[in-house]
Amino acid sequence: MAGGKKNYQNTILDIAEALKLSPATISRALNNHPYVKEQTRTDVMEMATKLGYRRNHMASGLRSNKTRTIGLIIPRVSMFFHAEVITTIQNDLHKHGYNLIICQSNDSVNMEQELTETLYASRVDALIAACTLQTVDFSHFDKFVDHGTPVIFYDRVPVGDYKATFIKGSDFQGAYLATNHLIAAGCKRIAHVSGPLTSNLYQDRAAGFLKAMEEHHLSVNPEWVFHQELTHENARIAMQEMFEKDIVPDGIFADNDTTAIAAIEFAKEKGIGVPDALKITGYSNDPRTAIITPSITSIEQFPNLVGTRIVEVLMELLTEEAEGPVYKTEPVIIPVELISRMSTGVNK
Amino acid sequence: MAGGKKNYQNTILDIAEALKLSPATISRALNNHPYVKEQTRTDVMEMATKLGYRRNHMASGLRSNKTRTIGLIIPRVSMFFHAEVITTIQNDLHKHGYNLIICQSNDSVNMEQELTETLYASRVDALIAACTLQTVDFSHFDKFVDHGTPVIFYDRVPVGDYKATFIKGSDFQGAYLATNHLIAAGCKRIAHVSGPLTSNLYQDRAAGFLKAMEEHHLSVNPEWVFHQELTHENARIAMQEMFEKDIVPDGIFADNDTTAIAAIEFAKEKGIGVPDALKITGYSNDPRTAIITPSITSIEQFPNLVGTRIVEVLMELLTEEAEGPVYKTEPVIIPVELISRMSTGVNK
DNA sequence: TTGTATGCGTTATCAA
DNA sequence: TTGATAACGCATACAA
Repeated sequence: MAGGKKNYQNTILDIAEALKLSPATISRALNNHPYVKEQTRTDVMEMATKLGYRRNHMASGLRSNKTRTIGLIIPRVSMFFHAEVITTIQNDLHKHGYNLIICQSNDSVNMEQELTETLYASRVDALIAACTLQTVDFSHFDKFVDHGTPVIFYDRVPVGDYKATFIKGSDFQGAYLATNHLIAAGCKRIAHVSGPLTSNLYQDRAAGFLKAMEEHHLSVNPEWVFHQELTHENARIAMQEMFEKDIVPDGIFADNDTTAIAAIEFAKEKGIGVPDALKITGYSNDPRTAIITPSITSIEQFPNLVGTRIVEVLMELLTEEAEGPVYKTEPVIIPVELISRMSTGVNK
Repeated sequence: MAGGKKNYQNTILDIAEALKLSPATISRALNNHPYVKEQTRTDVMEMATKLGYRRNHMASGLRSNKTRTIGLIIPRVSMFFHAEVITTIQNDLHKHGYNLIICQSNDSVNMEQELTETLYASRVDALIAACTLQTVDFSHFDKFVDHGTPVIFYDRVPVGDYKATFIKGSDFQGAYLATNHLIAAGCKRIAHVSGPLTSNLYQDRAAGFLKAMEEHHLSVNPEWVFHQELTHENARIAMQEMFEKDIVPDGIFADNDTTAIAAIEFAKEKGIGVPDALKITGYSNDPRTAIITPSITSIEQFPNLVGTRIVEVLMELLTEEAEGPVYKTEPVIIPVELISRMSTGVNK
């Protein structure tokens, strides 16, 4: 428990004085510099512990121009996919001796901009970002790029050219799989409840959906295609619009699991049998999809793999550092997999 | 998009030179110091923008001994309750001009210790922590306390005396409410599937459970009381043990929602009717409890309120600063509320 | 209202 | 292998 004088912090000068060594030697010992006598190093370590010395990151960062800290910006930590990704990133970075500053943009472009300022002010060694769905202008990331600080985008990445590294799931493939799965299960009239086309995610998924439909010569009813924020409420409205007409869908490809859940709930209320009269697929394989009745077929995005790859690529970029380009020119694509459940009647 | 020379960063000296002013004036202008001519301030701001100046947090923090950064340690961001709390904390801190560094302990005491070192090295202005369930020794927080840095514990807090501020839900009350609810619904043989007694959470809830049972002269079967990590697997094992006997419970007070969900699933598999033959309550009001069939009665902990109060208290501690004690002697208690659902048959 | 001078704690450069 | 010294970028006490 507490005790002792307040506010004074021991520094390397205190260690130096106690050991009759120079501060430079203390610094070297503490940083595993090769040119330090083993005995000296041991002495320093002991005295550091004894005095309760703790490095001041600000001082060392200021001098060395390295912080061993990585910044992360995500829309929300509460989304299952993102929560898993950041857990992996933090654990993997920790193994490499790096720290992580996690920041939430709350899906606000303004907040995202402010956070880039904050993280730049902290002079993070690299930045990892999953952008807002509304982020179409990425110029607030320029300061990092211009300064030679690696930037890695994942999940929601800039559309078009940008001097950063991209790591993303195969959204085209995921949509293609989901749509084909519905078709194979017998669906002929398939709706696509998707997110805003400002995001690469939904552009790619729309393409995957269309490809599968075309290949099976199924027509796409424009009244059954939605591009809007993927909230529970929006999903309900979409369902209502579709099911108050004479001709209704027999399959719904929902672009996130919240939407799929809303669809299931709507069907239950209206007495529409799932999967008999209506088949539904979600996206992301959120744990809720396995719990609800009927359970929901969804697309697994392997968040842990995404996190691992991000750190792998980051470490490469951070060690290369040989003034080469601080980004990968080719995007890293993470595979996806369809998890079949009750809502499409194909599996238990 | 990118462009321009790499690695050079404009400093206040560059602004000073461009404006033929002294660095001190620039610093004052940038920090809203009162003694700066309005025109000068405007000029400085303009030039700062023009030169793409961005403050170096490390330099200013080193000099001023303030970082305007708060550290946060939690077991996992993926738990619904914690995700909500940190979102609120970050948003509220942002309004006060503070930044938040979020760190996960992964429920590992070792990691928690390391994270305190990291955050101390970053010289955060205050620390917020929800401890591991296994944290019984809190001495790794001493360095903050000794240094006069405010520490706020929430949710999982030290048992006993410690020179820090405590903010917690009323766990006794929550357990008391849940148990009484089961009793009012007609349960006579109630099981308590709870977490490790090393944590204040489960100590308090055990007491609330016992109080309610006693008041209604119901006996507690020790074979139906579990204190173990609250995982899905452990919950299944507990259910199996209880339901392979001749006499089985007719009510289960589960101390988290994952456990309640596992109980529901077990009951479904075994053909035990919920809520007719068995009534179940969870804890935390995780969104999953509303989605599963039957929906699960649970205890709402008002995470947003917890987050708001944390920041309120923190701001008080940070502004007092008048060398008074940097903690509240009385714990702040956040109320709880029972949300009645299908699993206890009392509400829809 | 502004300028001068100094130091925060550490690491890098150079010399020994 | 170690030491002396400067410098990182900024904020502040004091002087003007």
